[in-house]
Amino acid sequence: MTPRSTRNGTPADGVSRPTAAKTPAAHARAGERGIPEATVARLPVYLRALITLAERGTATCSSEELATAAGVNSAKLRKDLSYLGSYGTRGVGYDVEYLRYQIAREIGVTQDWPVVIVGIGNLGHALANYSGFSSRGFRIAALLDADPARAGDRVGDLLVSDFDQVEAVVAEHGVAIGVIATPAPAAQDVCDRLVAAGVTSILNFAPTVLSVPEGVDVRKVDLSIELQILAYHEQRKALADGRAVGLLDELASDLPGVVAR
Amino acid sequence: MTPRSTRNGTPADGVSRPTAAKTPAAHARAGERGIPEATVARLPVYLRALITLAERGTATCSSEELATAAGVNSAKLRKDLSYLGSYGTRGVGYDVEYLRYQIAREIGVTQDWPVVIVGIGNLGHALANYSGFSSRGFRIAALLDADPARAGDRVGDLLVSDFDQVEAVVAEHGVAIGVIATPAPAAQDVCDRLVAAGVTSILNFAPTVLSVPEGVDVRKVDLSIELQILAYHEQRKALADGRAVGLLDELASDLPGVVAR
DNA sequence: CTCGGTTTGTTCCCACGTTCACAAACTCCT
DNA sequence: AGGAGTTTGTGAACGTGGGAACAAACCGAG
Repeated sequence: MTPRSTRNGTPADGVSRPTAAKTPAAHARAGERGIPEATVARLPVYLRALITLAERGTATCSSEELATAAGVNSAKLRKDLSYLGSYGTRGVGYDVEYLRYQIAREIGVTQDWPVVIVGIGNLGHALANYSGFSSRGFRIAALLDADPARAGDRVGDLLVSDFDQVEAVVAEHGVAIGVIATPAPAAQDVCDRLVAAGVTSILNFAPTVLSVPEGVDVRKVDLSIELQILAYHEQRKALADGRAVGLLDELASDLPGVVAR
Repeated sequence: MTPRSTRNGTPADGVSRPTAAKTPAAHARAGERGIPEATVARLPVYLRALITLAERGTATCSSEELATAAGVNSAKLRKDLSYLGSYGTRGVGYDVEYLRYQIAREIGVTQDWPVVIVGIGNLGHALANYSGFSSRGFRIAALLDADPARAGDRVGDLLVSDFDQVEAVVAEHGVAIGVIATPAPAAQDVCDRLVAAGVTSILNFAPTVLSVPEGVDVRKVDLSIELQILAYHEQRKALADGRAVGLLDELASDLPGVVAR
């Protein structure tokens, strides 16, 4: 096996982080201020809910209101926020604008993060045009594609450059986050190049398990996996509807010689 | 509030299911055969790894091999598979083709699921062209868009229909799964129409919390949230590098009157 | 048939995450 | 000023998930 660790594979929450801690060193470092992964994953949701509330002119809100806006339990919300500090006022609630800033600061989106997108096919186009990028603390530093035919294409107000520019772009803009939207076979090579160039966080849309060195974070977004999870539950619903049929199956599978429908 | 429950919001694993059970009824039903959510989320990953192995001509594989191919721990893999039954042979491993079928059956992708995609913008185009659809147990029954200007557009070998066709399409094809790729403001209305038409599973790409009635599953895919999670970790890495700076900040925040950089 | 080597299936234990429930703290009204 | 009503922050209980470790089962050689 290569020296890089193959710690990937979507441990239930879709993140490749080894549940916050793996090495003792990492554990100690995480303990410094440690916010649980599950909470980190919800902070952006709260942030969005707060922005919506702010746009509506709401100045203050209770944990209950914010929780329903974010689609979570109010107890969970309060516990999550308590990891950041005591930003609420008992008997009153939270100041929307203040909390919004505190969460944004904690996540790190008060500054702008330069991002490169690799693979400007259908999905790459969609990502490049996604307005949520610029409005939420991210700036597209470059669009890259290995296909020379695509180089020079205009997408939004950006030009597609050749993937060979990756080192130059990453160095020039100080890019730390890369988005991979290439076909699956190219993903690992692109990933290696990105990491070598200095990228330490990767969002992977290609349906492949990526191997990365220690210290590099990978998150995976996979349409087909999401659909399959839905299909599983859908199938169970269908079986539950025709309950007798389901029981028949179960029975049959216990009796050798009986063929399940 | 509407009568529909607002159980949404990405509980760490991105699924809106109330962690397998909420109502007592649902609990009892889940207990019938209960596969843990975390395991269900990994089955598609195993399935993909098995397909890759099969394409390479591998007839048999150990849990160790399959685990590394899927990017997980071998103990976890074995435990996951054990929920489905005993499909391996001790001292030998797993028959690739056999296990592949068993997992596909368990997930429910041995049959084809008809799917509708609503919102044929940049993202909708990308989804419609995604080859992983047809090859993995899903079939696009229709592309729908509320914008009359888009109706009649050709995407791949499908035509875009008006969203008003939703009831007809769902009824005709028996669609159970809907994909929402509209702008955020339209998402809830689209969702309501889909559910009313009979859709019971929704994959939501719009950056909004959807409210759905009991019994409808929602999974959310949100680019900007994924990026923000990466940004958080990236920020922590940066702080850890310049450790002295981090400590300075911490100190400053404890001393009133000292302005943090 | 027996024995050594291999690999699965499972048990046990620990850590993490969620939820409940309640004390502490704040506002407002009298 | 005091008390009633709210709402936060948190401690404790509970459930779920992950990983190590091991017994059971299988294969092949002798």
